[in-house]
Amino acid sequence: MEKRYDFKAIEPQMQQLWNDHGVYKFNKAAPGEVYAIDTPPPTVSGSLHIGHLFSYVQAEMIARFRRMQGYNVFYPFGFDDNGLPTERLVEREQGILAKDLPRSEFIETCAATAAKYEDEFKALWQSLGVSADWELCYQTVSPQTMALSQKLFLDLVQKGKAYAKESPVLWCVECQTSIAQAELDSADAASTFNTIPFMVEGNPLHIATTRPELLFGCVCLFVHPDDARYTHLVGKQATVPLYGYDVPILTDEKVAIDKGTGAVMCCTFGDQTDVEWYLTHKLDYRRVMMPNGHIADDVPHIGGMYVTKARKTIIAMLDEQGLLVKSENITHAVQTHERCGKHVEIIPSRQWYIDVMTDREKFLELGDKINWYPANMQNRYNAWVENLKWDWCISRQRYFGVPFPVWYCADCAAPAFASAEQLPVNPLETACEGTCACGCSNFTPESAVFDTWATSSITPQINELAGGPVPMGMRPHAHEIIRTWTFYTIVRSWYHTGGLPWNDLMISGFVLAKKGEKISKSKNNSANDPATLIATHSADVLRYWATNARLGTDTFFDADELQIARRFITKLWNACKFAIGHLEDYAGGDITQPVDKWMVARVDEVLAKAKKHLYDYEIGLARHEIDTLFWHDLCDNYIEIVKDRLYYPEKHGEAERKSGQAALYYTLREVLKMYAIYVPHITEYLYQHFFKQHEGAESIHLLQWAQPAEVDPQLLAFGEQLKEQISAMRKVRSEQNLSRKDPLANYSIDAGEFAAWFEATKKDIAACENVQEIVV
RNA sequence: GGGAGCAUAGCUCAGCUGGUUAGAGCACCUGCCUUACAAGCAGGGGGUCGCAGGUUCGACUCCUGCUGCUCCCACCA
Repeated sequence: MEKRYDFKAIEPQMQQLWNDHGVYKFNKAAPGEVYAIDTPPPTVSGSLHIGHLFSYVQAEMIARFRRMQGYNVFYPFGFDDNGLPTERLVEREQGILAKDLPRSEFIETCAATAAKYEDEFKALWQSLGVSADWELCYQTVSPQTMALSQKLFLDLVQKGKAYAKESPVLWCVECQTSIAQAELDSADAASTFNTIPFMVEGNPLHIATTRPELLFGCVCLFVHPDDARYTHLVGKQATVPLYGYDVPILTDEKVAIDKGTGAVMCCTFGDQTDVEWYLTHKLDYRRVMMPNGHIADDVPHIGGMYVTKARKTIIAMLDEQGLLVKSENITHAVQTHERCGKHVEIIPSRQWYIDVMTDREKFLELGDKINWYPANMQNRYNAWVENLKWDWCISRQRYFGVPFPVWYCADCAAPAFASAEQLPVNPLETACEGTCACGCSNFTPESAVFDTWATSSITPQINELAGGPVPMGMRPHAHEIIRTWTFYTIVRSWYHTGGLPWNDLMISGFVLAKKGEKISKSKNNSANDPATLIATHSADVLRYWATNARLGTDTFFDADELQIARRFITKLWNACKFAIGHLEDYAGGDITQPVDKWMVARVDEVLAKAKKHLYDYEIGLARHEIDTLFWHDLCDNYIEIVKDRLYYPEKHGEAERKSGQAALYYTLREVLKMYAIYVPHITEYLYQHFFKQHEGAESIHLLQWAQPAEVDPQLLAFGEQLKEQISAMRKVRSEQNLSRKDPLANYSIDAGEFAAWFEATKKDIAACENVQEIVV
């Protein structure tokens, strides 16, 4: 074997070997229970970062683990290429805006960009040694996925779970589309809290607002029914300042008495509460805000202005006319769109929704039936479901997505749906086939596309097309998309199948750059981008690093920590180099020596412990067990003890040497198999180099872990005592500053109950520690 | 405002259902070129386990309160 392990040459070779032999190919007919993983299809919204690597690698190791326990693993990959994330990327990269281009041209650009990134992503995952079956790869924008997505949408329509309505909806003025509650972020924004007077029967009634530009949208004032200050005003009319029209003064329990002046104006629409009041009090709609963030042209004083300019203008006017009683600088949280970071408005429009409010109790119940790893992540799901306010708006006034298979009757506006045979269909390109119930055969196509989550929420069904089982075994992802991907998928699964989408959820943490800062794609610095890290440090090193953190907990990335992983790879290489050198003539044989039996017992103990952790998705805890076995028991102690016996059979005996070989072979083979899930390249190379001739299988990854034998606790106790004795001898040497070459004088071991075993081992120990004579 | 998680050596963390002198890696100190590995090995120093109570024969571990940090959700006139 070479002195050093050359990962740059070997990692691609091993990947090629897996590919050539179809090592990870899924065969439905193969033996073993099917274990299916619902891989998160990454959105095409920029380059991948270390956080993706961290999260995906952990799930990937579970695939490898299950495979090596005899499961028939269905491990697909996908790309969520449709939707706003890709559109934003294209707009950003090319300096264009979708609305300025012909629809088809923009879609083509998106498709080309998605394809480019998908190749890049796929190359990255392959260079990491991801053991997916790439023939099971899907795209959410492909014709097959589109057809399925449309089909399932029609299923929801039929079941009464998808519907269209004209209603106030969350609206991003930047992306100019409706959005869903799940896509909201919040950000602190500087603002002013302005107190302005409404006149009631000649007396001023002060209200405070941060949105004075919406004054023209004011439809009423509210006070709390128990607020004694205002009881005498309830039911009277108040005059809107600057605009001079009257609105009623009403009461509502939701008014906070201690906020502002305790009286509040209700506009269409300043916030969520306005919407609730609009609905419960059946208020008028007065249009102020347009979909592009500008004020409607017919609004006096500020018509046509962008919202921020309009606000300044109105405040200045109020001030000039002595109507600004107080203006206080404040910082408050505002709702923003997660994709662009711009503030979100509420604007009425006709949109499609999926009913998520009716069955909330059911969704909580379903959450209880899923195994959450770690368990506390279910809290986030519950909090989200309990706090839902809107049905899920799934229509987006965008371009690169799955079209609604819907037209509207030109006469009566009733929707007409595509037939199953037509799918996938783009109503903008294909005419509606039928006639409307009203007799009309003129139709207008729906131009909106699905929310990207409306398609990615059916990944179990997409995978089913490729032969996957439903429910799937496990879904892995990081904790920030519980409210979207997890929730939506549970909803869809319940509606379409009446069951769960998967049995287990494996939730990983984030990789943070420093305290509290999430690594974002835009801040990706080149030294820490995954491709560079792999090229510099190797896939195995990064994979090993990625298993440091506990499942679900966030971790910090520090390139210095990769050194630990690199050290491990070197150690594994050197240990195998030594062992293989002494196993060239290995031909089986009995394990007779007590210390050899101890080593094997330790391996069996760790096999059992590691399995238990890995079935609980605790990859890091499992690795910790294996590390202790490999580094401390095998390298630091066992190899040193058995070394002399392997070198000098004439001194220790041929059978004794064979016993050592057999224990070493078993230990190393099982250690390599355990590490194979973490560092698949170097373990494969070592397998190919030596073990394959004995084991036969084309790849180490086609082997199964040994079934551990019942471990004799006496053997383990003996091993512990043996290590203590050796440590004591080493301490003596160290304290006397002795070289290895200087022999220690006679050493006496108080062996207690293990006298016979120590007696049988004392020659090994003497050679190992260079002691002249050991007395048991 | 509600909820969750975290707080252990200078740094990054492990210590699960309470039980002998609290562990690992990095860093630090000392020694060792030992026929796998100096990118290594051996030995060592270093912690009142965030604070205050409580339960217990016994608490890093369980309970209560507090402090600090992180996250989720809500508020956001």
